Amino acid sequence: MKSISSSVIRRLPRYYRFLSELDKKGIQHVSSRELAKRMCSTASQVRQDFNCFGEFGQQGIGYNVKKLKDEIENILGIKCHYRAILIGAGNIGTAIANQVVFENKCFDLVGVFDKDEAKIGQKIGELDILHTDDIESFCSINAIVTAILCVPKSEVEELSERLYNIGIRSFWNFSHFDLNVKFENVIVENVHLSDSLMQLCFRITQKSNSL
Amino acid sequence: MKSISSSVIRRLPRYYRFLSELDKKGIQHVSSRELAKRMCSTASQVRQDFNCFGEFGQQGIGYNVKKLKDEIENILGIKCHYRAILIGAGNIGTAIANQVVFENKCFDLVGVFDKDEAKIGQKIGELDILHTDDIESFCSINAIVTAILCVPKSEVEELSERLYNIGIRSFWNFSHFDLNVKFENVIVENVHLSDSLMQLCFRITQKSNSL
DNA sequence: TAGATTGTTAATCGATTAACAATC
DNA sequence: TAGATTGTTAATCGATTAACAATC
Repeated sequence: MKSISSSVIRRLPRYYRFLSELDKKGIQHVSSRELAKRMCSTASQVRQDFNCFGEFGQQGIGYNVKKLKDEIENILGIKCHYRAILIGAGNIGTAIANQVVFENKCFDLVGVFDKDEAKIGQKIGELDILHTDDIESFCSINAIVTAILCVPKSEVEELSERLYNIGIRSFWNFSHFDLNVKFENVIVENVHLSDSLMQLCFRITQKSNSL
Repeated sequence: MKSISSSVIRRLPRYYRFLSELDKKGIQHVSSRELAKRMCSTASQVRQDFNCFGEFGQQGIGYNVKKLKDEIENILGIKCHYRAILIGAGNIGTAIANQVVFENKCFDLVGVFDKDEAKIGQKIGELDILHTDDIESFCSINAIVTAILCVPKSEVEELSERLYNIGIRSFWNFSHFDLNVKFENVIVENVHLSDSLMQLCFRITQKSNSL
Protein backbone atom coordinates (compact mmCIF):
# COMPACT_ATOMS: atom_id res chain seq x y z
CA MET A 1 0.00 0.00 0.00
CA LYS A 2 1.39 3.36 -1.01
CA SER A 3 1.39 6.03 1.65
CA ILE A 4 -1.77 8.08 1.99
CA SER A 5 -1.36 11.83 1.72
CA SER A 6 -2.90 14.11 4.30
CA SER A 7 -5.40 15.58 1.87
CA VAL A 8 -6.68 12.11 1.02
CA ILE A 9 -7.04 11.37 4.72
CA ARG A 10 -9.16 14.45 5.22
CA ARG A 11 -11.55 13.14 2.58
CA LEU A 12 -11.77 9.57 3.86
CA PRO A 13 -14.55 10.15 6.42
CA ARG A 14 -16.77 11.63 3.73
CA TYR A 15 -16.10 8.79 1.34
CA TYR A 16 -16.87 6.43 4.18
CA ARG A 17 -20.19 8.08 5.01
CA PHE A 18 -21.29 8.08 1.41
CA LEU A 19 -20.22 4.50 0.76
CA SER A 20 -22.07 3.39 3.90
CA GLU A 21 -25.23 5.00 2.57
CA LEU A 22 -24.86 3.27 -0.78
CA ASP A 23 -24.15 -0.03 0.94
CA LYS A 24 -27.28 0.29 3.08
CA LYS A 25 -29.31 0.87 -0.05
CA GLY A 26 -27.87 -2.34 -1.49
CA ILE A 27 -26.00 -0.59 -4.27
CA GLN A 28 -23.01 -2.69 -5.27
CA HIS A 29 -21.01 -0.51 -7.60
CA VAL A 30 -20.34 3.18 -7.95
CA SER A 31 -18.32 5.08 -10.54
CA SER A 32 -15.73 7.73 -9.81
CA ARG A 33 -18.00 10.18 -11.63
CA GLU A 34 -20.91 9.59 -9.24
CA LEU A 35 -18.70 9.70 -6.15
CA ALA A 36 -17.14 12.92 -7.38
CA LYS A 37 -20.51 14.54 -7.85
CA ARG A 38 -21.45 13.69 -4.32
CA MET A 39 -18.10 14.80 -2.90
CA CYS A 40 -18.10 18.07 -4.86
CA SER A 41 -14.88 16.83 -6.42
CA THR A 42 -13.69 15.43 -9.75
CA ALA A 43 -13.67 11.89 -11.09
CA SER A 44 -9.95 12.24 -11.60
CA GLN A 45 -9.40 13.05 -7.97
CA VAL A 46 -11.53 10.17 -6.77
CA ARG A 47 -9.55 7.72 -8.88
CA GLN A 48 -6.29 9.24 -7.72
CA ASP A 49 -7.45 9.00 -4.09
CA PHE A 50 -8.35 5.33 -4.28
CA ASN A 51 -5.32 4.47 -6.31
CA CYS A 52 -3.08 4.60 -3.26
CA PHE A 53 -4.76 1.77 -1.41
CA GLY A 54 -5.31 -1.20 -3.65
CA GLU A 55 -7.65 -1.98 -6.47
CA PHE A 56 -11.36 -1.94 -5.94
CA GLY A 57 -12.42 -0.78 -9.35
CA GLN A 58 -13.34 -2.57 -12.51
CA GLN A 59 -13.11 -0.89 -15.86
CA GLY A 60 -16.53 -0.29 -17.34
CA ILE A 61 -18.27 -1.02 -14.04
CA GLY A 62 -16.90 1.12 -11.24
CA TYR A 63 -15.89 0.49 -7.65
CA ASN A 64 -17.15 -2.30 -5.40
CA VAL A 65 -18.99 -0.35 -2.72
CA LYS A 66 -18.70 -2.91 0.04
CA LYS A 67 -15.03 -3.69 -0.44
CA LEU A 68 -14.10 -0.05 -0.67
CA LYS A 69 -16.10 0.82 2.43
CA ASP A 70 -14.50 -2.02 4.39
CA GLU A 71 -11.05 -0.92 3.29
CA ILE A 72 -11.62 2.67 4.43
CA GLU A 73 -13.04 1.29 7.67
CA ASN A 74 -9.77 -0.55 8.21
CA ILE A 75 -7.59 2.38 7.33
CA LEU A 76 -9.43 4.70 9.69
CA GLY A 77 -9.58 2.08 12.40
CA ILE A 78 -13.31 2.36 12.81
CA LYS A 79 -14.39 -0.71 14.81
CA CYS A 80 -11.36 -0.31 17.06
CA HIS A 81 -13.69 0.89 19.81
CA TYR A 82 -11.09 2.99 21.58
CA ARG A 83 -12.22 3.62 25.13
CA ALA A 84 -13.00 7.25 25.89
CA ILE A 85 -14.13 9.46 28.74
CA LEU A 86 -15.97 12.74 28.37
CA ILE A 87 -15.48 15.66 30.70
CA GLY A 88 -18.09 18.39 30.96
CA ALA A 89 -21.72 17.29 30.95
CA GLY A 90 -23.19 20.62 29.88
CA ASN A 91 -25.18 21.19 26.72
CA ILE A 92 -22.30 20.61 24.40
CA GLY A 93 -21.01 17.54 26.25
CA THR A 94 -24.47 16.00 26.39
CA ALA A 95 -25.09 16.70 22.72
CA ILE A 96 -21.75 15.25 21.70
CA ALA A 97 -22.27 12.12 23.75
CA ASN A 98 -25.79 11.45 22.53
CA GLN A 99 -25.61 12.57 18.93
CA VAL A 100 -22.06 11.73 17.95
CA VAL A 101 -20.18 9.43 20.28
CA PHE A 102 -22.86 6.85 21.04
CA GLU A 103 -23.71 6.73 17.33
CA ASN A 104 -20.14 6.00 16.39
CA LYS A 105 -18.20 2.76 16.26
CA CYS A 106 -14.76 4.34 16.59
CA PHE A 107 -15.00 5.01 20.30
CA ASP A 108 -16.64 3.46 23.34
CA LEU A 109 -17.65 6.16 25.75
CA VAL A 110 -17.31 4.55 29.17
CA GLY A 111 -17.24 7.50 31.60
CA VAL A 112 -18.69 10.98 31.90
CA PHE A 113 -17.44 13.54 34.43
CA ASP A 114 -18.50 16.95 35.65
CA LYS A 115 -17.40 19.15 38.51
CA ASP A 116 -20.94 20.37 39.22
CA GLU A 117 -22.26 18.48 42.27
CA ALA A 118 -25.84 18.97 41.07
CA LYS A 119 -25.12 16.80 38.02
CA ILE A 120 -23.43 13.92 39.81
CA GLY A 121 -25.61 10.84 39.65
CA GLN A 122 -27.63 12.03 36.69
CA LYS A 123 -27.25 10.02 33.54
CA ILE A 124 -26.07 10.52 30.00
CA GLY A 125 -27.20 7.55 28.00
CA GLU A 126 -26.58 4.65 30.37
CA LEU A 127 -23.67 6.31 32.11
CA ASP A 128 -23.80 7.92 35.53
CA ILE A 129 -22.20 11.34 35.64
CA LEU A 130 -19.22 11.12 38.00
CA HIS A 131 -17.28 13.85 39.74
CA THR A 132 -14.12 15.09 38.05
CA ASP A 133 -12.25 14.31 41.28
CA ASP A 134 -12.78 10.65 40.46
CA ILE A 135 -11.12 10.74 37.06
CA GLU A 136 -7.81 9.32 38.32
CA SER A 137 -9.34 6.43 40.23
CA PHE A 138 -11.71 5.65 37.37
CA CYS A 139 -8.90 5.56 34.84
CA SER A 140 -6.72 3.42 37.09
CA ILE A 141 -9.20 0.56 36.71
CA ASN A 142 -10.35 1.35 33.13
CA ALA A 143 -7.82 1.60 30.32
CA ILE A 144 -8.70 4.87 28.61
CA VAL A 145 -7.26 6.01 25.31
CA THR A 146 -8.99 9.30 24.65
CA ALA A 147 -10.51 12.20 26.54
CA ILE A 148 -13.29 14.34 25.11
CA LEU A 149 -12.99 17.84 26.53
CA CYS A 150 -16.26 19.75 26.72
CA VAL A 151 -15.31 22.14 29.52
CA PRO A 152 -14.55 25.85 29.30
CA LYS A 153 -11.10 26.93 28.18
CA SER A 154 -10.23 28.13 31.67
CA GLU A 155 -10.50 24.61 33.05
CA VAL A 156 -8.64 22.77 30.33
CA GLU A 157 -5.13 23.70 31.38
CA GLU A 158 -5.26 22.01 34.78
CA LEU A 159 -7.49 19.19 33.56
CA SER A 160 -5.35 18.27 30.58
CA GLU A 161 -2.32 18.06 32.80
CA ARG A 162 -4.07 15.58 35.08
CA LEU A 163 -5.17 13.55 32.09
CA TYR A 164 -1.68 13.61 30.65
CA ASN A 165 -0.26 12.42 33.95
CA ILE A 166 -2.45 9.33 33.93
CA GLY A 167 -1.28 8.49 30.43
CA ILE A 168 -3.94 9.88 28.15
CA ARG A 169 -2.34 10.91 24.89
CA SER A 170 -5.25 11.76 22.62
CA PHE A 171 -7.88 14.43 22.98
CA TRP A 172 -11.00 15.57 21.22
CA ASN A 173 -10.96 19.20 22.22
CA PHE A 174 -13.93 21.54 22.03
CA SER A 175 -12.24 24.40 23.85
CA HIS A 176 -9.88 27.00 22.47
CA PHE A 177 -7.13 25.99 24.82
CA ASP A 178 -4.15 25.01 22.72
CA LEU A 179 -3.15 21.51 23.75
CA ASN A 180 -0.72 21.17 20.85
CA VAL A 181 1.35 23.97 22.24
CA LYS A 182 1.27 22.59 25.80
CA PHE A 183 2.15 18.97 25.08
CA GLU A 184 4.36 17.23 22.60
CA ASN A 185 3.61 13.83 21.16
CA VAL A 186 -0.04 14.14 21.88
CA ILE A 187 -2.80 13.68 19.33
CA VAL A 188 -5.23 16.57 19.46
CA GLU A 189 -8.27 16.89 17.26
CA ASN A 190 -9.67 20.37 17.76
CA VAL A 191 -13.23 21.40 17.04
CA HIS A 192 -13.19 25.15 16.78
CA LEU A 193 -16.81 26.04 16.19
CA SER A 194 -16.18 29.77 16.32
CA ASP A 195 -13.61 29.41 13.53
CA SER A 196 -16.22 27.67 11.45
CA LEU A 197 -18.64 30.50 12.14
CA MET A 198 -16.03 33.07 11.09
CA GLN A 199 -15.45 31.17 7.85
CA LEU A 200 -19.16 31.39 7.16
CA CYS A 201 -19.06 35.09 7.98
CA PHE A 202 -16.17 35.59 5.57
CA ARG A 203 -17.94 33.84 2.75
CA ILE A 204 -21.07 35.95 3.22
CA THR A 205 -18.94 39.11 3.33
CA GLN A 206 -17.05 38.07 0.22
CA LYS A 207 -20.27 37.38 -1.64
CA SER A 208 -21.85 40.70 -0.70
CA ASN A 209 -18.66 42.56 -1.65
CA SER A 210 -18.70 40.97 -5.08
CA LEU A 211 -22.29 42.03 -5.84
CA MET B 1 -4.90 44.19 -2.10
CA LYS B 2 -3.77 40.97 -3.72
CA SER B 3 -6.29 38.17 -3.73
CA ILE B 4 -6.32 35.90 -0.69
CA SER B 5 -5.87 32.21 -1.32
CA SER B 6 -8.21 29.71 0.23
CA SER B 7 -5.54 28.25 2.47
CA VAL B 8 -4.83 31.69 3.91
CA ILE B 9 -8.53 32.18 4.53
CA ARG B 10 -8.71 28.96 6.48
CA ARG B 11 -6.01 30.28 8.78
CA LEU B 12 -7.47 33.77 9.31
CA PRO B 13 -9.82 32.88 12.18
CA ARG B 14 -6.92 31.42 14.13
CA TYR B 15 -4.74 34.45 13.51
CA TYR B 16 -7.66 36.59 14.59
CA ARG B 17 -8.18 34.69 17.83
CA PHE B 18 -4.53 34.85 18.73
CA LEU B 19 -4.15 38.52 17.85
CA SER B 20 -7.24 39.32 19.93
CA GLU B 21 -5.63 37.62 22.92
CA LEU B 22 -2.41 39.58 22.47
CA ASP B 23 -4.36 42.79 22.06
CA LYS B 24 -6.28 42.17 25.27
CA LYS B 25 -2.99 41.65 27.07
CA GLY B 26 -1.86 45.02 25.74
CA ILE B 27 0.92 43.56 23.61
CA GLN B 28 1.61 45.89 20.69
CA HIS B 29 3.93 43.98 18.44
CA VAL B 30 4.44 40.36 17.54
CA SER B 31 7.00 38.73 15.27
CA SER B 32 6.29 36.21 12.56
CA ARG B 33 8.38 33.77 14.58
CA GLU B 34 6.13 34.03 17.64
CA LEU B 35 2.96 33.87 15.61
CA ALA B 36 4.25 30.82 13.79
CA LYS B 37 5.04 29.04 17.03
CA ARG B 38 1.50 29.61 18.21
CA MET B 39 -0.03 28.62 14.90
CA CYS B 40 2.10 25.47 14.59
CA SER B 41 3.37 26.99 11.36
CA THR B 42 6.54 28.66 10.06
CA ALA B 43 7.67 32.27 10.18
CA SER B 44 7.97 32.17 6.43
CA GLN B 45 4.39 31.16 6.04
CA VAL B 46 3.15 33.82 8.41
CA ARG B 47 4.97 36.53 6.46
CA GLN B 48 3.71 35.12 3.19
CA ASP B 49 0.16 35.05 4.56
CA PHE B 50 0.19 38.68 5.67
CA ASN B 51 1.95 39.83 2.59
CA CYS B 52 -1.20 39.64 0.54
CA PHE B 53 -3.11 42.26 2.48
CA GLY B 54 -0.98 45.30 3.07
CA GLU B 55 1.91 46.13 5.30
CA PHE B 56 1.59 45.84 9.04
CA GLY B 57 5.13 44.83 9.80
CA GLN B 58 8.23 46.79 10.64
CA GLN B 59 11.65 45.33 10.11
CA GLY B 60 13.35 44.63 13.38
CA ILE B 61 10.15 45.05 15.36
CA GLY B 62 7.41 42.81 14.05
CA TYR B 63 3.73 43.29 13.29
CA ASN B 64 1.41 45.83 14.85
CA VAL B 65 -1.04 43.61 16.71
CA LYS B 66 -3.96 46.02 16.74
CA LYS B 67 -3.73 47.05 13.10
CA LEU B 68 -3.35 43.48 11.95
CA LYS B 69 -6.26 42.31 14.07
CA ASP B 70 -8.48 45.11 12.74
CA GLU B 71 -7.54 44.29 9.18
CA ILE B 72 -8.43 40.61 9.61
CA GLU B 73 -11.64 41.71 11.29
CA ASN B 74 -12.49 43.70 8.17
CA ILE B 75 -11.58 40.96 5.76
CA LEU B 76 -13.68 38.39 7.59
CA GLY B 77 -16.53 40.85 8.07
CA ILE B 78 -16.69 40.32 11.80
CA LYS B 79 -18.78 43.20 13.16
CA CYS B 80 -21.18 42.85 10.24
CA HIS B 81 -23.70 41.33 12.64
CA TYR B 82 -25.51 39.29 10.04
CA ARG B 83 -28.95 38.38 11.33
CA ALA B 84 -29.45 34.69 11.94
CA ILE B 85 -32.08 32.25 13.10
CA LEU B 86 -31.43 28.89 14.72
CA ILE B 87 -33.61 25.88 14.18
CA GLY B 88 -33.58 22.99 16.64
CA ALA B 89 -33.40 23.89 20.32
CA GLY B 90 -32.05 20.55 21.52
CA ASN B 91 -28.76 20.06 23.30
CA ILE B 92 -26.64 20.94 20.33
CA GLY B 93 -28.72 23.96 19.34
CA THR B 94 -28.76 25.29 22.87
CA ALA B 95 -25.02 24.79 23.26
CA ILE B 96 -24.29 26.47 19.95
CA ALA B 97 -26.48 29.45 20.78
CA ASN B 98 -25.06 29.98 24.24
CA GLN B 99 -21.44 29.07 23.79
CA VAL B 100 -20.73 30.18 20.26
CA VAL B 101 -23.30 32.44 18.63
CA PHE B 102 -24.03 34.81 21.52
CA GLU B 103 -20.28 35.09 22.14
CA ASN B 104 -19.61 36.09 18.58
CA LYS B 105 -19.79 39.43 16.84
CA CYS B 106 -20.23 38.04 13.34
CA PHE B 107 -23.89 37.13 13.75
CA ASP B 108 -26.89 38.42 15.64
CA LEU B 109 -29.08 35.52 16.63
CA VAL B 110 -32.61 36.93 16.57
CA GLY B 111 -34.86 33.88 16.46
CA VAL B 112 -34.89 30.28 17.72
CA PHE B 113 -37.33 27.66 16.49
CA ASP B 114 -38.28 24.13 17.41
CA LYS B 115 -41.10 21.82 16.34
CA ASP B 116 -41.52 20.36 19.83
CA GLU B 117 -44.58 21.97 21.44
CA ALA B 118 -43.13 21.38 24.90
CA LYS B 119 -40.27 23.75 24.15
CA ILE B 120 -42.32 26.61 22.75
CA GLY B 121 -42.19 29.59 25.07
CA GLN B 122 -39.04 28.43 26.85
CA LYS B 123 -36.05 30.67 26.39
CA ILE B 124 -32.56 30.44 24.98
CA GLY B 125 -30.66 33.45 26.19
CA GLU B 126 -33.22 36.24 25.88
CA LEU B 127 -35.04 34.64 22.97
CA ASP B 128 -38.36 32.82 23.21
CA ILE B 129 -38.37 29.52 21.41
CA LEU B 130 -40.92 29.75 18.59
CA HIS B 131 -42.63 27.03 16.61
CA THR B 132 -41.07 26.08 13.29
CA ASP B 133 -44.46 26.75 11.67
CA ASP B 134 -43.82 30.43 12.34
CA ILE B 135 -40.51 30.66 10.50
CA GLU B 136 -42.04 32.17 7.37
CA SER B 137 -44.02 34.86 9.16
CA PHE B 138 -41.07 35.68 11.41
CA CYS B 139 -38.73 36.09 8.46
CA SER B 140 -41.21 38.20 6.54
CA ILE B 141 -40.84 40.93 9.15
CA ASN B 142 -37.16 40.28 10.05
CA ALA B 143 -34.49 40.35 7.36
CA ILE B 144 -32.57 37.15 7.95
CA VAL B 145 -29.29 36.28 6.26
CA THR B 146 -28.36 32.95 7.76
CA ALA B 147 -29.98 29.86 9.20
CA ILE B 148 -28.25 27.66 11.75
CA LEU B 149 -29.49 24.11 11.34
CA CYS B 150 -29.37 21.99 14.48
CA VAL B 151 -32.09 19.52 13.56
CA PRO B 152 -31.72 15.86 12.57
CA LYS B 153 -30.75 15.05 9.00
CA SER B 154 -34.22 13.69 8.26
CA GLU B 155 -35.78 17.11 8.81
CA VAL B 156 -33.27 19.20 6.93
CA GLU B 157 -34.47 18.41 3.44
CA GLU B 158 -37.94 19.89 3.86
CA LEU B 159 -36.76 22.64 6.20
CA SER B 160 -33.98 23.87 3.94
CA GLU B 161 -36.40 24.11 1.04
CA ARG B 162 -38.68 26.35 3.08
CA LEU B 163 -35.74 28.49 4.12
CA TYR B 164 -34.52 28.71 0.56
CA ASN B 165 -37.96 29.78 -0.60
CA ILE B 166 -37.99 32.75 1.75
CA GLY B 167 -34.62 33.85 0.45
CA ILE B 168 -32.11 32.45 2.88
CA ARG B 169 -28.89 31.70 1.04
CA SER B 170 -26.42 30.82 3.76
CA PHE B 171 -26.46 27.99 6.25
CA TRP B 172 -24.45 26.78 9.18
CA ASN B 173 -25.25 23.12 8.98
CA PHE B 174 -24.74 20.62 11.79
CA SER B 175 -26.50 17.76 10.04
CA HIS B 176 -25.13 15.38 7.45
CA PHE B 177 -27.69 16.41 4.90
CA ASP B 178 -25.84 17.67 1.88
CA LEU B 179 -27.12 21.16 1.15
CA ASN B 180 -24.40 21.81 -1.42
CA VAL B 181 -25.76 19.05 -3.59
CA LYS B 182 -29.38 20.20 -3.21
CA PHE B 183 -28.92 23.91 -3.90
CA GLU B 184 -26.66 25.94 -6.15
CA ASN B 185 -25.37 29.38 -5.27
CA VAL B 186 -25.86 28.80 -1.61
CA ILE B 187 -23.18 29.25 1.02
CA VAL B 188 -22.99 26.23 3.27
CA GLU B 189 -20.60 25.85 6.15
CA ASN B 190 -20.82 22.28 7.36
CA VAL B 191 -19.82 21.10 10.81
CA HIS B 192 -19.35 17.38 10.52
CA LEU B 193 -18.50 16.33 14.04
CA SER B 194 -18.46 12.65 13.20
CA ASP B 195 -15.85 13.30 10.51
CA SER B 196 -13.72 15.02 13.08
CA LEU B 197 -14.09 12.02 15.36
CA MET B 198 -13.08 9.68 12.54
CA GLN B 199 -9.98 11.78 11.89
CA LEU B 200 -9.05 11.40 15.53
CA CYS B 201 -9.67 7.68 15.27
CA PHE B 202 -7.43 7.47 12.23
CA ARG B 203 -4.60 9.30 13.94
CA ILE B 204 -4.76 6.98 16.94
CA THR B 205 -4.83 3.96 14.65
CA GLN B 206 -1.91 5.28 12.64
CA LYS B 207 0.13 5.90 15.79
CA SER B 208 -0.55 2.45 17.22
CA ASN B 209 0.30 0.82 13.88
CA SER B 210 3.64 2.61 13.80
CA LEU B 211 4.68 1.36 17.25
C1' DT C 1 -18.09 -4.96 -30.97
C1' DA C 2 -19.18 -0.44 -28.70
C1' DG C 3 -19.63 2.03 -24.47
C1' DA C 4 -18.16 2.82 -20.01
C1' DT C 5 -14.89 3.35 -16.74
C1' DT C 6 -10.63 2.34 -14.42
C1' DG C 7 -5.45 2.87 -13.46
C1' DT C 8 -1.68 5.55 -14.25
C1' DT C 9 1.39 8.87 -16.28
C1' DA C 10 2.33 13.55 -17.38
C1' DA C 11 1.14 18.42 -17.05
C1' DT C 12 -0.49 22.01 -14.43
C1' DC C 13 -1.42 24.49 -10.65
C1' DG C 14 -0.96 26.19 -6.04
C1' DA C 15 1.04 26.24 -1.51
C1' DT C 16 5.07 26.02 1.41
C1' DT C 17 9.78 26.76 2.44
C1' DA C 18 14.29 28.90 1.92
C1' DA C 19 17.05 32.71 1.25
C1' DC C 20 18.48 37.28 1.51
C1' DA C 21 18.51 42.25 0.65
C1' DA C 22 16.23 46.08 2.81
C1' DT C 23 15.42 48.54 6.89
C1' DC C 24 13.91 49.40 11.55
C1' DT D 1 26.71 50.11 14.43
C1' DA D 2 24.80 45.41 15.38
C1' DG D 3 20.80 42.63 15.91
C1' DA D 4 16.30 41.63 14.66
C1' DT D 5 12.88 41.09 11.58
C1' DT D 6 10.24 42.18 7.51
C1' DG D 7 8.99 41.88 2.38
C1' DT D 8 9.70 39.49 -1.57
C1' DT D 9 11.74 36.47 -4.95
C1' DA D 10 13.06 31.94 -6.23
C1' DA D 11 13.08 27.00 -5.31
C1' DT D 12 10.77 23.14 -3.75
C1' DC D 13 7.23 20.40 -2.74
C1' DG D 14 2.71 18.43 -3.03
C1' DA D 15 -1.94 18.21 -4.77
C1' DT D 16 -5.12 18.50 -8.59
C1' DT D 17 -6.39 17.99 -13.27
C1' DA D 18 -6.01 16.16 -17.93
C1' DA D 19 -5.34 12.57 -20.98
C1' DC D 20 -5.43 8.10 -22.70
C1' DA D 21 -4.32 3.18 -23.08
C1' DA D 22 -6.12 -0.91 -20.92
C1' DT D 23 -10.00 -3.64 -20.04
C1' DC D 24 -14.49 -4.88 -18.29
